[in-house]
Amino acid sequence: MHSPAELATQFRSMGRKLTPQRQLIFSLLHNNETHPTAENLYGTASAQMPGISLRTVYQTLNELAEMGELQLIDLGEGGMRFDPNVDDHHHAVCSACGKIRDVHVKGAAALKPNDASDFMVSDVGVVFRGKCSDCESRAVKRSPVLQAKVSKK
Amino acid sequence: MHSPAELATQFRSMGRKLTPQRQLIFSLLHNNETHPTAENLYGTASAQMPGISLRTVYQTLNELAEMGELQLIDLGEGGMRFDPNVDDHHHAVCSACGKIRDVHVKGAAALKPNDASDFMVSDVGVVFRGKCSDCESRAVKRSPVLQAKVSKK
DNA sequence: TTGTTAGTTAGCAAGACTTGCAAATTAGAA
DNA sequence: TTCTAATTTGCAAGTCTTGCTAACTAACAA
Repeated sequence: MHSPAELATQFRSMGRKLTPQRQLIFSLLHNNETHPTAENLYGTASAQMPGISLRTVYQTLNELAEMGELQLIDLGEGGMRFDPNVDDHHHAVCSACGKIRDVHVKGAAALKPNDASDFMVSDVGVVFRGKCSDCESRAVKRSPVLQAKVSKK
Repeated sequence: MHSPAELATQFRSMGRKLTPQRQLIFSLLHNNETHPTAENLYGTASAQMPGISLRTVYQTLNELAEMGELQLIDLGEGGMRFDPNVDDHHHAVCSACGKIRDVHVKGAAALKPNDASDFMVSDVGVVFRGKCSDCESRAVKRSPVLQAKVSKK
């Protein structure tokens, strides 16, 4: 994603207005690697600007996505995630804490369907599921009973 | 997924009952490569058994998934897909018609995050997006105007 | 500074998908 | 045939996201 200042220029040059709500959302997304949901952003936005509406957060996120400034990620956890990193990258999801992490994968672009030579691939996405180091180290320190509690969805 | 007959035995041995609804759903899923949604299955099931409820379809699908007989796929198109193929495989999604196809990917299991050596990978999923051969050949035959219509979501 | 206006926002309703709940029904065993 | 626990239904409700519209305001011109 471009910087808030660049986005400001970009929005205006498209005939869009630079509202305080948009500026706030730009800044919250800048360098944000948490892969927030709309609700997450709404939460932090509300703290800084009481009264901002969830509707506006969704709207701005969709605009940014249309402009190619955000990548939309749906990992099937009931809720879209927004990723300001639009580089060619993939994701690692911790099954314990749910955190998502951007990862690069050597050779991913070269993958192709083994048995579907007639399929014209335009994009490849890789998702790793497993445990992040935090949850892994936590797991070995805890009793099996507690582990069960944690991993219960 | 096991055959309907095997599932019948399996269900009974777990103290579960073999209802006509379940038998129908087993048969609809057997060798089904269409990656149907619950609604899809409900549609075809209703044709053969008017009165069956969508709730029952969901229930049975969830039971089969818990038993490891189905793979749940969420490709972010608003609705879970159910795949009776539980082999180690991946998916190719046509961005024009939405069809999903099972594909095998050589080297997928060996992939690992380049820059997250501390992440314990337990599963890797690959999704190809692009055009299936049907949509590809259709695209070259049609005018740009019609193409736009088709690709419009 | 003020006026004008097209673009925005907020709030609520509604739509899509899935699950919780309780009453009525039924498969399977005695 | 009878009994009972499992199942099915139908509906309500929950989650996430978008449609709609009145009120508001950023941006521009005079």
